[in-house]
Amino acid sequence: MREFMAITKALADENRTRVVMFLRGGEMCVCQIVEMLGLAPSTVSKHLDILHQAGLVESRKEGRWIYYRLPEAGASAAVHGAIRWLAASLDKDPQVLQDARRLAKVCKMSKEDLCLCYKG
Amino acid sequence: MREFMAITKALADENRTRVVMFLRGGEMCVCQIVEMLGLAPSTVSKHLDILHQAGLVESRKEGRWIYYRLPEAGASAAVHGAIRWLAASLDKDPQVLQDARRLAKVCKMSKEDLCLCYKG
DNA sequence: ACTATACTTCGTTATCTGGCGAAGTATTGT
DNA sequence: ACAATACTTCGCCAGATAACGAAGTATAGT
Repeated sequence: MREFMAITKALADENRTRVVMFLRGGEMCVCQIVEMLGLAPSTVSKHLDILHQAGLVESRKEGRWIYYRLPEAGASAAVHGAIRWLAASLDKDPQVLQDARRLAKVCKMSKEDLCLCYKG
Repeated sequence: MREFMAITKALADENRTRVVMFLRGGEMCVCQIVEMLGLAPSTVSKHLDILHQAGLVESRKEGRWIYYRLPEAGASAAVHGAIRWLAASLDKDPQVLQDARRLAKVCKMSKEDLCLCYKG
């Protein structure tokens, strides 16, 4: 029950739900997520921590960057069920579609351009 | 997205999630739910309102009693997906199993005995 | 060694949420 | 008409949560 409530609480925030939807397209570094959400890096970091604690995302460090991704097959049934439910329910959501368009642009930006998001 | 967030927020509370699990066994009146949760009637009423607004429960009035139940086939895919996910994830949860045992007892109690729960 | 970059942690603040009891509404029984 | 029952609405309070900026950590480049 505790694990399940961690998942529902993690998903009970629109920004965190959007992040999970972002990551269906593959891993992203934090500054890309910051750019997408338009929130302060510290805020985004906290959101990612909550998602991580719930098991909804995994992370990997590479140099100065930390990449977040959806969990591999090893994760719990509750987590996978949540992600499936999310994807099925929000597939055609206007906000999600708009995010997907912007995400395509953000992924094309070079890291040099992108990580100026801290100034933006 | 708004509808989806209403569902996740409704499920982001353990007591509300338990109510959804209760109702898999069939409709219940408010005083039965009050008895099961051990919370003040006003609190339970608020929880039921949140579940109702999210589309996770429907209600029916019969005399002085109001019965709550899970939604019929007509409800949205997001709602049905949520209930399926919930049921699959919590099926063997200790808290849920314990609730199921107590629920069987509560359902056997006559209304006369039960609705004294307001005094309890 | 020093600076810059990427990210996290900490401290603060405003808002949201869950809980209660008291008061209100609706229905039933006398 | 009146009292009792079942439930909801309202007003309040304590604790949780999301946001920020400032300070801290770690890695890369010069």
